[in-house]
Amino acid sequence: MNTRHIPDATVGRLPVYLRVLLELAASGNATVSSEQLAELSGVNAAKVRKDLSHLGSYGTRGVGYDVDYLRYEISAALGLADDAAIVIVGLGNLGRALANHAGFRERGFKVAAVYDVDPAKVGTSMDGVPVRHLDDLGASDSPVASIGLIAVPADSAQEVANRMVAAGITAILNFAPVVLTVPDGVAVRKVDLTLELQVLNFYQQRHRGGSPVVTESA
Amino acid sequence: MNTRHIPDATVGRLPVYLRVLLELAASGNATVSSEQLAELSGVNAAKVRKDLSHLGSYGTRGVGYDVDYLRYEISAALGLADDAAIVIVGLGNLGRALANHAGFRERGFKVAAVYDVDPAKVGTSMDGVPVRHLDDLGASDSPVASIGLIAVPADSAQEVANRMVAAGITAILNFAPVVLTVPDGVAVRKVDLTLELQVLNFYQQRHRGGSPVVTESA
DNA sequence: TAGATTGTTAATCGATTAACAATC
DNA sequence: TAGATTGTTAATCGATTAACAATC
Repeated sequence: MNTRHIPDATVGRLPVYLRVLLELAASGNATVSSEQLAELSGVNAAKVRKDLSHLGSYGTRGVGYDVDYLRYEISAALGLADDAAIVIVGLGNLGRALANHAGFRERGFKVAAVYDVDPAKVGTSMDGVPVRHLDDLGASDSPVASIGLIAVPADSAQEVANRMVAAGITAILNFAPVVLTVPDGVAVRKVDLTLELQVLNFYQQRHRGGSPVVTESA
Repeated sequence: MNTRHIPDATVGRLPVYLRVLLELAASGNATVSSEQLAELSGVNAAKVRKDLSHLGSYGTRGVGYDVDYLRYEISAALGLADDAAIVIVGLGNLGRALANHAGFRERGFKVAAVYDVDPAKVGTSMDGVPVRHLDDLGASDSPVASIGLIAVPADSAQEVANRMVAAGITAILNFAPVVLTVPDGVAVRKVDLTLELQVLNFYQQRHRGGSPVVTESA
């Protein structure tokens, strides 16, 4: 039973299950057991069953889960019904890569607009989407989107976030290495590439048998 | 007391503290309280103190933490002593952005080599680093690195991971939307851009007062 | 000393997982 | 029916946080 509250940890895994289910469907599998889904998703089978139970999604005992039905359920839970529009601010190396990222469109996300402040970039187009000036974000003739990607330098990220919020964006994916402050009701996630490398560096040195460095006093 | 085991959650926050401390140092702050560090890092003050206690790093009661000393301690704990070398495989939109990412070098990570299989790319250079053929990964005249970044399509990511492991790489940052299998002792982290958007989409719809979609049976 | 702030305790909370009754 | 596999329970584990004694 359930459906009320979906734990954060579960929400973070649903997209993984969804991707695996798409692959299973593509290769002609009609049903999948929690054991198989777990193996393909890199998690524990009990965790898969627990996660899915939060959706109120039930499989069939002795059989498993219907691949297509589960796909539908997870998509619905994530709210992936229609194409969600995203906007990207900042067209440096990373912003350009994001604007041209094929994976977004393939999974139902559409780049509705891209913004920068560089006069040399404004007026050109990225993958068919015209580059607008940041000042146009939220302008009446500007595309409406619910998700904004911040790919500007750290020192202007908060200002961009403020403008996004003012423009009605309620979810932000921040690539700038800075902590953003936003009003309640605005969801923020971050992708911090340097942080990832630093964390990897930690686990890597550990596995090498090296001690965690800082020596203890006592 | 401590230093033995550093919890995963703490490891993930140390880079954030480090970044904030660098900013504090740059703006001339000699000491910082857990309250200030927490505020700037977007976390709870008790969590900051608990995290730092795992390093065996002690501040001064009534005063706070010495900014420079804490920077040193966190860097040491993360093993960020000398420049760590990274290699990047895959020079599509994302791979090129990573190869040119200024943030890596600024934080002590050096792009030692980049690889692709496209003959049109092999032999050119990215930001001063020559583009090699993937077959050269692990070759005797190839730069040695401990961290590898995978920026190839999903269907070749596992093969690239295998080659990285064979070449002695012990930490992998995977940008391909696929679950990698690697031997024990190899650390893997992933950056899944589409997953981030899907998770944001979930929290965004929730905050709009919309119900979590899938209706309950009972 | 008085004020400030740490390091640690202990309570709480959320996530994970093995185990198994339910049931297809 | 026998075999398979779910959904759920309950135990365990790890992370968070408030509270406060220790102490600068």
